Amino acid sequence: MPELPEVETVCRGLAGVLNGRRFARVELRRKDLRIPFPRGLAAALTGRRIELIYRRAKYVLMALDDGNVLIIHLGMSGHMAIIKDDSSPGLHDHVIFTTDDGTVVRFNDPRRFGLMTLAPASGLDSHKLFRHLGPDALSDGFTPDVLSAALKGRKAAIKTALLDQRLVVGVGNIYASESLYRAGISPKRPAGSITGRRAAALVPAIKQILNEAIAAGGSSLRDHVQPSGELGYFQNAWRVYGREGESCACKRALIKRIVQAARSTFYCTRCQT
DNA sequence: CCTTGAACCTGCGGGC
DNA sequence: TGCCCGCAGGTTCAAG
Repeated sequence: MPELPEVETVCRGLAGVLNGRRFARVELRRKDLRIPFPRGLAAALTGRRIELIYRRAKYVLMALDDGNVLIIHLGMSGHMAIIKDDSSPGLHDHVIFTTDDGTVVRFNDPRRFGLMTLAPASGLDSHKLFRHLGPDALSDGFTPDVLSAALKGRKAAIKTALLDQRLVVGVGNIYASESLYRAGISPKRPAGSITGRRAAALVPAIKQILNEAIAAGGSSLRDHVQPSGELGYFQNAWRVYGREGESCACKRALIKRIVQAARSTFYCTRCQT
């Protein structure tokens, strides 16, 4: 589920109900996700006021009134649900937040590749989880020059390189394929060859794709945060991802699926060179 | 430093 | 119906 647009959507959805509220109760229903919860996490959060909810890379961050930041990653299968009925928690509802106005939010993650931890807001950029990260794909700091400089000398395929969060942050497996399609670049092209006009095409393609997905997510946000909420709102906009064997819009080739670095890549052999 | 492959974990759909 | 396999939006770590 969660690539950058989905995480951004989750942040905006949570901000609507949690900003300015206090955690009245935090229930950890197991002791870990991908990594252990820090000792005393529930107690540390209880009573704290949420000052700001924002995104860094694919992390949801909640700045608290004691100078700490709650760091949440949704992994592959995580999602946040704002509970509006009296349903019981399910098997994979691992953390349940209740605020001072009675709002209940559940963190659900079947595969448990997500994580939740706490760190001081000061120096967050040098935190182990963040210090290696490159520029956010949507930031002004992500430019064609910056991208080609980061890719210089790299022989790995551009599709694989785009998933390396040290080079650029926020491009996941779906939008890597979609961005390369929009930019007309073969996913197999050596990363170091993305310079000049190719870099000039790829950077705006990435930004456009991500912004369009955020816009689509924003419009279906209420559905997304329902208990039964499943995503998929941007799937109709995918031009190549998940479309192996279908005709490309160019009508001159079928969309092909290959495996790169153990991840699926989809592309058009005609449109992308 | 770069690159690749495996690992973490559960669920689902397809083929037999 | 049931079983086995491959596959899934991310990240990290070890090894070459």
